[in-house]
Amino acid sequence: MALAERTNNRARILDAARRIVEQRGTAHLTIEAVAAEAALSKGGVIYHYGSKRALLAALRDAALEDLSARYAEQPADTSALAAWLRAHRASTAAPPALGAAMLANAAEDPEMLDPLRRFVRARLNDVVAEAADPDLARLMFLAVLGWRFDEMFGLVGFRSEELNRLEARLEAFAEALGT
Amino acid sequence: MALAERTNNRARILDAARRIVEQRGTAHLTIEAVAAEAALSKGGVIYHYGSKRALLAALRDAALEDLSARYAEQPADTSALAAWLRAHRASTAAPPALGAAMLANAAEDPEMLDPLRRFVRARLNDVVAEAADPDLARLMFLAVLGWRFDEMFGLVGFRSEELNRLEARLEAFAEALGT
DNA sequence: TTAACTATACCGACCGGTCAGTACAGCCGA
DNA sequence: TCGGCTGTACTGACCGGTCGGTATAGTTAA
Repeated sequence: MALAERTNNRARILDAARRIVEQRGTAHLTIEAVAAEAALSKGGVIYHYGSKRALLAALRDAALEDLSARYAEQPADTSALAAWLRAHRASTAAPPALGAAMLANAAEDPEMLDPLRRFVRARLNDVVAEAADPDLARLMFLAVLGWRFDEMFGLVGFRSEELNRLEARLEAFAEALGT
Repeated sequence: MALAERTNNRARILDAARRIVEQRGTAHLTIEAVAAEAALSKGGVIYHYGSKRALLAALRDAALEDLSARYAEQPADTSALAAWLRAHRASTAAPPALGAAMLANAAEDPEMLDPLRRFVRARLNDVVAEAADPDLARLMFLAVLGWRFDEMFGLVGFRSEELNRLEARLEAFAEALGT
């Protein structure tokens, strides 16, 4: 295997895990299945992550760090609600997928979602703190969450032009909600 | 075991499965674990449901039928959005829990969520069809979904008085959205 | 040469499912 | 009314197979 491929194997393993969760469900997320999907051996997966639990945590942390980074990179004058929305928009469908990570971690041990809980609660606090109408802000925060979760389970499956309109609407609310 | 207890064992098995998913995660939802939680043997669980897959489907169908029934029992003059909201409110935290059923079915096979997808899409159609402002209606529909999902993962964990205010706000939107 | 990997073989635990058998309530013909 | 029969609701031992994890030998780029 060429160097360029080999040195990216850690990321490729995480991406393979994501695909298995999305296509087959967390019950089929086994170390051997991940190894096959990432085109390497079981030993290679264990070498990189040590255990299945550590692999799950890494999947979660990669997704959370991605979302967190996209949130942080919004311009300083962006409202918290707009930043929350744009961070999700930017990280959706781009690996590492938050949905697969949540499903896999919740399946193994519900407590493994704690880091995510802290992040979500902190962001809700941001949004509520700056809003002239806190309850409306909570509602819009929930709408963003609902969109993200809906995508995670493929429930409604909005078309992209619908999502664009919903996004514009949420941006308008974010604008109007500022103190 | 008395007759009254014995004849309810089918429901008790479903409730035991729900508790395991919520407390330990779907990875620990095994037939033996369900049997222990429901205080009977592995053979007893298989006797009632035939296979693990059938048990998962039964868990899903019970939750979906509960939600569907609560939606249908709303007065005829209720708006679709209000009915959607109230159906979720009424079925939340009451067994059979939709969240545990979704997690367990998605873990085993993502396609097992199809009946739920059909239901959600039908309800969204109802809501959009009767709304003067379809995009705002979609947003509120998503907010209800977001609240339900949030509860499923215990992310924000709103307090009941916050939920009451959010509910009132959603009811107001439902009122205003009517054609 | 050596550190960073990768592949293979294997172990013990656990899982889904099968199966023979048990318990018991209710029916039914003689 | 009583012996035999049937259906329902289990129990628990067991089997084949899979899983997470370990051990270790081999390979390769720098």
